[in-house]
Amino acid sequence: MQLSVAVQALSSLSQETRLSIFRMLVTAGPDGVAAGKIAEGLNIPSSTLSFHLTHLANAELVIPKRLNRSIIYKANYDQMSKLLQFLTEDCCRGQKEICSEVFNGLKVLQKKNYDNI
Amino acid sequence: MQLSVAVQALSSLSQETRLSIFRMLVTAGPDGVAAGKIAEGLNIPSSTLSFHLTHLANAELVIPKRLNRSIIYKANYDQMSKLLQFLTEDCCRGQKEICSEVFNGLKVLQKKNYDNI
DNA sequence: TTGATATTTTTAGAAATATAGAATAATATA
DNA sequence: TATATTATTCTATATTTCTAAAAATATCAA
Repeated sequence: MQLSVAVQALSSLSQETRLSIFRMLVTAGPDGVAAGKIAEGLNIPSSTLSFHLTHLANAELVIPKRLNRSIIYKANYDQMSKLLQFLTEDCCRGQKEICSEVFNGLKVLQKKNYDNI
Repeated sequence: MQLSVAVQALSSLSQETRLSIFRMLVTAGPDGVAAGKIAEGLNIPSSTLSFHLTHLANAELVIPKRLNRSIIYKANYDQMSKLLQFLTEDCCRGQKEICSEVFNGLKVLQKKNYDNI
């Protein structure tokens, strides 16, 4: 992952509403949550939500999919783990042994396909 | 770690200059880097650097310490790993087995004292 | 104490981001 | 086809953040 991509992902998660959305989606798992349900759960106007969902989708941290009238949003596990890996790789430079367990865990995480959870 | 604290940390890392500073400090390890050397390395004016260092210090991602005329900045490993843990905990809710290796790795990382690296 | 060095604080303008109402688009159903 | 539902885009406003020059502060050495 490039620095600029990491900045984009971090900047997406660095806002209270968006971090809350993301938490909700990761908690929800592979079924995802419809935009309307997210707005309801977090008690925010739909246009505000849409702004933040677009932000998260641009950073590829969430993936939208239309289902009838609703648009279902799911967390993107793969991008999430790549971001953690970027931060961890950086953290370990020169002191590899310190972070190796985290690093190995992330590799395992990335091998899993989200759809198989 | 509380949501608001995570947002503060993420927002600190979600800016290209600050993420670069942080990478430099983590790479440098426990010796840290003097503010002047950081400014030199990244080629930015001292006042701009100071603004970003204050931001990172407020988020407790870096720790300043005066050494004679210089101020040495070090990365704060502990806060870093707590942030990763916050994101990973969230990631694992409901699918504990997926992230458990990452999670265990972070626990190991947190037990290590930065000063002993 | 004067001068040199290292860094921060203050400041102000420019740029980017967030909020939410109103209008629009896509889909489903009577 | 007309209407209801779901969500996005457009728009304007408010707020925050970034940048860097200028001034202030802290340390040290001669």
